[in-house]
Amino acid sequence: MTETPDSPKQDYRDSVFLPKTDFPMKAGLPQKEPGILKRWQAQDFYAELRNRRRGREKFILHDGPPYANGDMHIGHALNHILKDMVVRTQTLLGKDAPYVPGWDCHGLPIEWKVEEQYRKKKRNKDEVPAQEFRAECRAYAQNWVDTQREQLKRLGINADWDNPYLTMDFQAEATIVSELLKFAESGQLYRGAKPVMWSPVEKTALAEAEIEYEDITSTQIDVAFEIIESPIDALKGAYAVIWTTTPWTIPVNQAIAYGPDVEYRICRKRQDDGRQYIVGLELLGAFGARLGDELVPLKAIKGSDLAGTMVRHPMHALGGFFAKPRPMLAGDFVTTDSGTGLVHMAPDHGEDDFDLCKANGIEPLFAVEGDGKYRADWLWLGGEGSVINPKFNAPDGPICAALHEAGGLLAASADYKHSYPHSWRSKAKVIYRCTPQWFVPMDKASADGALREKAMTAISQTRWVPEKGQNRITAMVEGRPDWVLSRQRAWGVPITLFVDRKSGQYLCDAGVNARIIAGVREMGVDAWSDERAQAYLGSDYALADYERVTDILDVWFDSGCTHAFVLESGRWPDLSWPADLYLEGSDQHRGWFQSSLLQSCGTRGRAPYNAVLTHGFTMDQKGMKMSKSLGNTINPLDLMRDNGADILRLWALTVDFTEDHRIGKEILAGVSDQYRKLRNTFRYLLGALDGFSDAEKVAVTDMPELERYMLHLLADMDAKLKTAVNDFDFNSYVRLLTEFCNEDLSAFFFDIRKDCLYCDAATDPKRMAYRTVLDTLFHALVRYAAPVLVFTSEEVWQTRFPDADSVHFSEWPDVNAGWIDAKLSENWLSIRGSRMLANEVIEPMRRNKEIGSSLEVEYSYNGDPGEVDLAEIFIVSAVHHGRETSAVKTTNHKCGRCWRHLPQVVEDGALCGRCADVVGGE
RNA sequence: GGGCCGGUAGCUCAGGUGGUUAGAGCGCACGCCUGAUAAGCGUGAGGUCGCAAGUUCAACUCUUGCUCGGCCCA
Repeated sequence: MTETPDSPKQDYRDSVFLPKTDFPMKAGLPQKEPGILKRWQAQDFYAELRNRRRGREKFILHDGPPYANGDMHIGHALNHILKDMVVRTQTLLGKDAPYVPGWDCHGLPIEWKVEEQYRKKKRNKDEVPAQEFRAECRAYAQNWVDTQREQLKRLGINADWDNPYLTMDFQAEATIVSELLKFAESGQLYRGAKPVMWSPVEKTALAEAEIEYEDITSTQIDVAFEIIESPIDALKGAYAVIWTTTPWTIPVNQAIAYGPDVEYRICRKRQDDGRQYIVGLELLGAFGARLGDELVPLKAIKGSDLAGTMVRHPMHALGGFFAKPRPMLAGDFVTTDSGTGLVHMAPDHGEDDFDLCKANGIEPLFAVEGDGKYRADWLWLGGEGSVINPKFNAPDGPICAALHEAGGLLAASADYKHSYPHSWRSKAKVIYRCTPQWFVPMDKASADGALREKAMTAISQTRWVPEKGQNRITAMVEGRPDWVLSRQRAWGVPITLFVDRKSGQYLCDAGVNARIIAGVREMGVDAWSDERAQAYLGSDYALADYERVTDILDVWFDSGCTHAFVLESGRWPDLSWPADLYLEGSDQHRGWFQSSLLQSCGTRGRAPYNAVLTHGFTMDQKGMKMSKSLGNTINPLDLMRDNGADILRLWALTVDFTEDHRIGKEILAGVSDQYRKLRNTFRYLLGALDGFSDAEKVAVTDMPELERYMLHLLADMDAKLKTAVNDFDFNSYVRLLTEFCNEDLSAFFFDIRKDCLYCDAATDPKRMAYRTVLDTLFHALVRYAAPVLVFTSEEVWQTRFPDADSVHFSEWPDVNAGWIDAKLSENWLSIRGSRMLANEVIEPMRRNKEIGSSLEVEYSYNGDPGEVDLAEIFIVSAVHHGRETSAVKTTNHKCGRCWRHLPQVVEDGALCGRCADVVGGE
């Protein structure tokens, strides 16, 4: 703007009411958030909120316990942000929504870490008393609980942090024991067997994660089993040939599996030895190569025709177990990739073997002991050597030698290279070995139905969000095997059963059980010891008659019981059973959702939750899984340090968390932009509302149409936000908010009313109406935003009301559904359409430098003049109706104060009537 | 290998029961404003709706196959 020296233009800036606020544009969240957090903690915010919501309708979100091992990662952050959003939105709706956080503290990974510490100190775990070892596990878990708790607090999660639940609390351990005994008392426990990964060196079962695969060279052998009975006459006297790389399993062979769809051939060697063999057609060549001969096919046999065929073990001459005929059984797992197309079955040492045999009534033998040696009394090879010993399995070893002598060994060579499981720790080979385990039966009939049926019913009665979660858990529960409860470990809740040495039945005595539970309540899992066993049995039973079970419980049983010791126990009086909601990642369909469901259905006949909300997993920017080895992990702790927790929260609530979603630099940059826009909306509101008080408020009926239209939009959004809250659709929630701020407020309402706010008299009814609506918007928006931007909303609130309570005590804003006005809305929709058109028409003028501000334009269009002043709405000098749509530069002079070009302004820089009044009136 | 799920503009997301030129916000480009100013306003350019067949008068929307990615299993 050029000013001529002879007529210096007056600067009216000081007479204009500019927004005024201390609220900074730049957030500085990393610096600011910890201070806000401290204030909440100082006033014991969580407890105070409970006070204020006492007696209100409850909403119980039950926290699924993260494992107390390691720092918070992005998955924890997402999960807890969503939980916090649920709790805060429900609280905003006026409900009492307590949130008790918890941790899962028992289990293998913690045992490992403690063992690792031992190794560093050169201590041998086996020499440490169990009690001391568990104490260290306990301390280790507690340390991570404390660490994670601080990290989650930093995220702004509002929870009962001083009173979390831990699965290792004595109370919790006692409840878990008590819940287990409920299964025992109702006959829902049995001792069965199952092949597990077993390390003969460490004499222990191993979990999948303790296994690593190494390439090794094994002995491969072909063994002939003579067919003694078959519906196919040609087969009688022929030999079924099996191939294996574990010769040591031959002594416990109990069957042979065939593929029902596999093509077989009866054949003989080119150099006829008088024998006929049956093998898979596709494997004739490979088999022949091992025999060092060519095979001549004689007759085709279809796999399924082998049903009913019986063979005998090469060592049948030993009598007893070895003399028993072995059936040939159909197995879907049989392939023609390798071997002979016939698979030898040792139910003790393979999963397929075990399952197929079990289905055919063949039980495991338990012939191999924990050290990997055959039982001393085993007829063949008893006590001879560990089954993982290469010499034991060698072509010239005892097994092959015996088989050879018996005429059963067709080929043997120590040259088969393959990948084989080893113990991660000892690097020794592991085996599958059947061991006794405790199970919960899924299909055992009981008064109120089998567990599986009850669980299926409970699933159908639960609300699954998103709905596809129901499919997933239904399929899993439908197909799952019995629940294996036992683990051969140290750090966990014991399976507190006494088994009668004579009958094999577990003791079921209410008095004994009560004493056990009391013992655990008093001293935790250490209470289950030999020393105290007789005390539990009391005077009615003699310890000598009973075996004290020393297995511990699957940690999934622990977590499956959290509903009992958290919701039901009364230790957290604000909580109640069942929960309204469980909220975890979709992997928990197999985990916690299911363990809780089964536990609760088995003891209470229904699910411990009414609804289940699941989220997907967080991928990197490209949609790939995050992993340390790829180096694409995003650390939430770094993000909070660099960008602030509110940015992380906003990210979690803008992505579609029900599916897998992404995080990365570009995405976070977008989130930051979105944050800035929201922040500036608040900044504008704060500035524009400077000095506003109730005295300025105007009744809605007295407001201009535009103000009433804005209230309509607010009420409309309010209803949509409520729906989003009830659907846990936080993505829509945030989108509604940001689009409202961008489109309806910043680009429309605020822009149009800028003139009014800056230049109208403070007492002008229009300006008062505008500020009344801004006040309403402020109170609504700060509450809507509060569950999302927990820190920023507080900062906004404190800026306007420095002496007020936290914004987070607030309830859902008082938005009147009566503000909805369909007719008004329709009219303004059309006005906004015209406004967009006007902008399009004006734009070329601006581009041609014909004009700068749209205020220099006189706009004409062929619409009917309504009651609304369109010049104001379009932010132009004037709007003329009833002509062609066009825009011209105005000849009016520019008011020196409000910058509008109006006929009444005598020269550029002079005042318009309104401004003259305002300035004169001061 | 099996079960379940997903792939729409650079980014984040909308797109009942198949039906005119596929939408929004952000970002980007360009222009304006300089009294929300590391802010505000406007205009515009961006998509063969993962790929390929099929059903249909008509498919982003239905079917099949493939591919990429994910969770859970084996």
